[in-house]
Amino acid sequence: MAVTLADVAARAGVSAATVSRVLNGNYPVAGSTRERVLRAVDDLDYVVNGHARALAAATSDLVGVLVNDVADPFFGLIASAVQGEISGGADQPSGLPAGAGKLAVVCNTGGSPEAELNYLTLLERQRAAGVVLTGGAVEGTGHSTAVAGRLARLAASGTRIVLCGRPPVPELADLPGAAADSVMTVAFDNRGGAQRLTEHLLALGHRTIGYVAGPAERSTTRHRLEGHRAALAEAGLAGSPAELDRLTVHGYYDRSSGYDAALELLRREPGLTAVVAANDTVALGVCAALRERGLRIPEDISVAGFDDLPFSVDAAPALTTVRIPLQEAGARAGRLVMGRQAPPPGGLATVRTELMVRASTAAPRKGA
Amino acid sequence: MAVTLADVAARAGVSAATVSRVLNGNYPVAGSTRERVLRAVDDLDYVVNGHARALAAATSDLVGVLVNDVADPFFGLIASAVQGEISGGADQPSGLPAGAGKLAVVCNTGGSPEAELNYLTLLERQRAAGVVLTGGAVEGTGHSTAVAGRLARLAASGTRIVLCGRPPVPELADLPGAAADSVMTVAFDNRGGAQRLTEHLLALGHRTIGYVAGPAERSTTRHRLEGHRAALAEAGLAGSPAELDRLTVHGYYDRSSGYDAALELLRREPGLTAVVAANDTVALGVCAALRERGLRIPEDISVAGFDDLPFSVDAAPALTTVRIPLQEAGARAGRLVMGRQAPPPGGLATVRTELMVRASTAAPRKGA
DNA sequence: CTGTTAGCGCGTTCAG
DNA sequence: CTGAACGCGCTAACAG
Repeated sequence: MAVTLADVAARAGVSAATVSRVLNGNYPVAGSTRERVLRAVDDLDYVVNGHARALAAATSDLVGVLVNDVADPFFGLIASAVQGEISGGADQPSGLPAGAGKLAVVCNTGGSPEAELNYLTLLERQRAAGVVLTGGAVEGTGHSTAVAGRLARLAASGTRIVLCGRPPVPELADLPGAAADSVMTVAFDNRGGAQRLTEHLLALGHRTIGYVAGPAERSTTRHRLEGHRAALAEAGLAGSPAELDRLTVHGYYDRSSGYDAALELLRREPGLTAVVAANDTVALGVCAALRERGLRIPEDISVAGFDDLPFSVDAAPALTTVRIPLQEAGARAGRLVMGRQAPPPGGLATVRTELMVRASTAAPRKGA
Repeated sequence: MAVTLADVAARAGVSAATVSRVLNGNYPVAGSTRERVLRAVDDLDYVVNGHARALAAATSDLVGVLVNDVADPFFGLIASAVQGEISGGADQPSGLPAGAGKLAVVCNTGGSPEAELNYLTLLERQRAAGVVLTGGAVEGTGHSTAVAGRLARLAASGTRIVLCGRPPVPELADLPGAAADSVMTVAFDNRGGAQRLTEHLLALGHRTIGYVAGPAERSTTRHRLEGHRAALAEAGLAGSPAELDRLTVHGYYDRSSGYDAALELLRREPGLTAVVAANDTVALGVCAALRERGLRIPEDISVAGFDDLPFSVDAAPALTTVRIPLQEAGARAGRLVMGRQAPPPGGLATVRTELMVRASTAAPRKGA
């Protein structure tokens, strides 16, 4: 029912091959026939069948973007930047360019390893041109090997892979042939950022600092916690492992986890003078809980977040946090997955993080 | 290079058709052969070629989701909900169901009509199973007719269309045949919500209320402004058109527009006792500007937003706003676009909005 | 219940 | 520069 290449060819009085050639512009075609073909295309409102094209040419217009949840600003910002880079101008008023642009298939994994594998299969089905995996990896279980296997297969079949905000996968470093070059990583310096953040609190004079961590099995959680503890250790405040664990509560990367964790920390250690949260969203929950307990921020207790999400500057009080250039990272991931930018040395680029000191942290009270 | 149906068939000692049948489960196949086929599939790590399948069966696994920008929580929340509904369990740990799930192609239009049309063409290329258009429509130019035309074609070719947070398109109401049933709308009661919000301010005693509107050509902007003015009119405060316009400033739906607009309003009318913003993000900008001018919220001036985005409850002070159940709306749009829910009467459902009174609004100062 | 035969719509040889 | 023929990988009739 839909108009096909053949219909256009018939109307233009040429063969289907010729129509294909003018449409793809990769072959010499006489100006007059090109005119005729284009007019026929226009008359018939012809739109190529992407599936047929993909099948015949063994190419795909799709790029997968795996995120925990696009509704989370952290992932939304990355996904948006990736989409902007791969669209190749479809989002520009100037019109549709040759066809260099690709479509972003956004997949919410909810942080579930199984969902991640499911989506990778689905993307393999679609013979995706590339896949961007965002957010921390789930460590410890056999999951990482399973993912590595799937990614290796995708890479082998020509799909470009970019890990964004996730550590490199060692198993993928030595793939045969060109496949090794098609796996790239844009990592975040979570460890360094976390360390500088805690150093900032220590410099203010804090000595009893609670830590609200994310899920234990996430690489992001681990790196941030390591940075935090490295700062403590350098200040000679490491304490025993039991002591460290007493001031650490794990939860999810959401507001209510922060709320609950803050109350738990206060229960464990009423003398707390500062709380570092896994990220800004968690920090908001922490702030809410502390305020409800009658504590003023930062006069009675300091709070810090991570990521520097857009809302953090408007929180009450403005959140001290660690900025990750998420848009830049996402854009870079987008360019890499499109092959529009040379891969960084070793396939690994690490984006810097920046300490943002705002109003939610201050020196502890004299009495504390 | 990739393993194909034929390879599986060969290994299992059956014909390609049989393999296809067990994979799709739509045809009776003997238990023993099914076993053999499934083992061959497993041995060879076979993954169907979605393009070939789509071409042969004239179906598609893709659903387009057009948003202004996924990084904006308003759109992120909707997109997330849509994707959750259409995934059909791919995001569940239980594994991949038959193949009922579809992939979400997220397109950032940046609010540009041309980009919207470009993406609709791209989605037509992919023979998308459905398209969800979110956010307000751009009115006034020839754009709406152009979009209507494209949507009509998509609908005619079997693509289901859902407008989410956008008014129904009249031109699409009387399409021939089943096409009319495949265009549905999930509208937001922007007008009613805006009216109740302003009524709330009037009840508090405010009489000089500034309004920071979105871009003039957006349907969302228009509806919210209409609601606001309807409330003023009912209270006998309509004033002359010139007077209304003096207290209205248009900008984008972002923070910096709110910031600038607040300063402009203050310049035009220093006696302002309240400001209503186009949405929560804009409201944050308004708050920031007012605070910098030394005004306390709500003691010196009240501020209200719209949408009730997640961060609004944690803003300083917590924002009075109008809640739109974005997740619910997105989920509903997802179900409709999948055909998993019966279309509402007349193809139009309007989701209610709810006034959320929080700390950013209060009675004006006695002296004001 | 299973194999055989045709296409789905397009890109790409290979001749002309 | 253009047309004819073939095949991409799979599903859907049609027989058996």
